[in-house]
Amino acid sequence: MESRPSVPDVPAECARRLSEFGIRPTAQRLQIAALLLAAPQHLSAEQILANLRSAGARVSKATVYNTLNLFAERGLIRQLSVDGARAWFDSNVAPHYHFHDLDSGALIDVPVPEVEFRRLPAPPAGTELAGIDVVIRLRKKQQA
Amino acid sequence: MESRPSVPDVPAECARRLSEFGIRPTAQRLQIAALLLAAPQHLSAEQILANLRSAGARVSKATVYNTLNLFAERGLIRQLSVDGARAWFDSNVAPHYHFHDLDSGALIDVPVPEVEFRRLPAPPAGTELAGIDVVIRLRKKQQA
DNA sequence: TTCCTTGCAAAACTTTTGCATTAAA
DNA sequence: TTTAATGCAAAAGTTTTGCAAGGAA
Repeated sequence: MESRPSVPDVPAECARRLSEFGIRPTAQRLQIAALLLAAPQHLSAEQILANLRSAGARVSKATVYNTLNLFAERGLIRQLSVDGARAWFDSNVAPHYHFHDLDSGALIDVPVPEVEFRRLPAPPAGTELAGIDVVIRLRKKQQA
Repeated sequence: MESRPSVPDVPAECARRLSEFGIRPTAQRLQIAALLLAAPQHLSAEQILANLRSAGARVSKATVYNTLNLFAERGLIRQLSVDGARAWFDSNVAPHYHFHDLDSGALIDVPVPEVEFRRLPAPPAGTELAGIDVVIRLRKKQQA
């Protein structure tokens, strides 16, 4: 019996995802991909850098930014603009929306079926729809 | 007959708006308010600074930022996070949404009645709704 | 006076860039 | 060997802050 038969081969799976998006699989890119794609999550560039370094990886800040921008351009991850202070990178590229907790700063995914539009404006002439971002801002509930 | 009888007294109107929001009406605040509230529009801090200075006003960068933050805190204007590069300040505080043209960077207001929700998720336990931001991203239409 | 606001410069923070070095195809 | 990616430091852009000076109440 093999050990840990149910654990997928993370590096191989990441290499496959990268090549699928036409991205050359270098050591740093594989590490960043492995971290981000481990679960649906929202991470900042600095969080990724800190996480990789504390795990012993040798990565520079410039490479983290370059890599995240590359991943986002190619559609492997999605860049979010929710709080103006910094960019968040979302490993979930399936269409979905977000809760944003104004007190904690936390981002929570909202699956597409939870939001239905009855009516949407037509794009202005000469333009077409590129996407819809919905951010539902939350605050601590105050007792009545 | 008075001259220009239909033009409102902009400084007095701005002073009234400021005191309405509990903001002491200093010269710089009145100038910033007059610029922003002249029409429903989206301006960045640097645009406001450049505009005021080219009009001959004596204002510092710090004061522009302090004032915009103060106005937004008090609800006189609304701060938008749409592109991560910088904050936009919206002089229209009535509920509404936005088109964001990815090619030009332009922001266009979308009136509330143009977007209707058939379904929205309930806020997580312990939280309540603070607002909903909808950004409809647009790109140049490509011919079929 | 007392408190608040302003201006200036410097600092803080996030992100990008130039360039020499290293790694991948 | 040829091209692309990395690391480092510096630079760039936005926003905040410390503090002295100025203005309003």
